Amino acid sequence: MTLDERTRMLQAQGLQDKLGDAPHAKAAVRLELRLLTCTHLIEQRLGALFRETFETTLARFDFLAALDRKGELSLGEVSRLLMVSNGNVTGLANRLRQDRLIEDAPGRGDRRAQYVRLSTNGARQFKKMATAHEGWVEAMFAELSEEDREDLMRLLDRAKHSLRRETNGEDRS
Amino acid sequence: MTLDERTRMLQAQGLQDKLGDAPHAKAAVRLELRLLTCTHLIEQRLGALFRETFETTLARFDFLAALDRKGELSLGEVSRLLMVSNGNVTGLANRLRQDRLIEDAPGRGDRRAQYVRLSTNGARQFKKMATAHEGWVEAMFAELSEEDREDLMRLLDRAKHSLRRETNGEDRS
DNA sequence: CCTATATATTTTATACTTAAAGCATTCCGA
DNA sequence: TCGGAATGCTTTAAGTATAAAATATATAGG
Repeated sequence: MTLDERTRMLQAQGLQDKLGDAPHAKAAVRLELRLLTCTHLIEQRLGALFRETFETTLARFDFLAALDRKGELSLGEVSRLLMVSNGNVTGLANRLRQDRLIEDAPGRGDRRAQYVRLSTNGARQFKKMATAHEGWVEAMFAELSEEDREDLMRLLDRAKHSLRRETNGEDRS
Repeated sequence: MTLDERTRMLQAQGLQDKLGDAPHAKAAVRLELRLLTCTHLIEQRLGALFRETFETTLARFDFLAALDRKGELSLGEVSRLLMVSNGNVTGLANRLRQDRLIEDAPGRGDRRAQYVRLSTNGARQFKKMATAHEGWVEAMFAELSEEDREDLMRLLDRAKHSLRRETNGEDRS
């Protein structure tokens, strides 16, 4: 059973997700659970679509998107942009290199650094994926009005700042 | 370097996350990226706190929370509540059983099903974790006013319904 | 009763992710 | 210039997650 089917069942049965009946939880916790559930739904859906359509994953797409936007990056820069560990980036880069979607961008002085960029084919593949991705995401948020989207964006921005402050300690430089 | 340190650096350098400068992306995509970034920050922060404080993980906490709320569940029910695959649940259950945090709840007829519940120790441990978790999450959303939280909750609710509809196809029963 | 089908879980193979330890290179201060 | 600290990356071990196939049990129809 795939997760799409699983979600279908969930609704069919009238079962709730983990947030479903947590009416006694504090407001912040309910907010957290709701946020995680939404992200979970998005990631599972996009993951399935990327797999079925392009035989790839969200992690790979994010890596390629970073290169598409920035042109050429060291693995450390990718790690910081995607906010994932350096070891993770090493593995992803190896697999993407294997698939000839990225290639080495030879030396810029620092011999420790590992610079990579999209290959010609990688850029072509990415463009297709990005177009599809945009359509998929648009469909997912189809029920939200323009105003809802703006409000949600603004509130998530506030949430992000709150989260970053807490995450980074109190050094509000 | 841990991810907390990584995030610190990101801010120190003035680098943006993957959303940072995607001003040309469509509204829905920017919304998606913002949502994923927020969840990412929450999960990494909570993950670090759970690891440092209780030597455990968010996935285990979620599993225990489901049992705490429902009392006794089959693995399939856990799988549906947490919206993760059944194979994943099998592995988590094995590890939690190994640590004596959950125990088998012997047969209720169906010999295919694997019912589990919190052990006495598991319930005790969970209570401690839940208390800490609540405080951590509260701190993370500290900057949001009561009104912001309500607005965000309402909008996420709308988003969730939009996502579910899209995910489940058009069967609006 | 028997058989086909559905359900519940486990197994397998693979990918993603992390923390921590290790290696190589660069940088910086004495 | 020399030596230690910082930086960039890779490796390692473990956990998390999935899809798909396999196994075991239950259920329903004939």
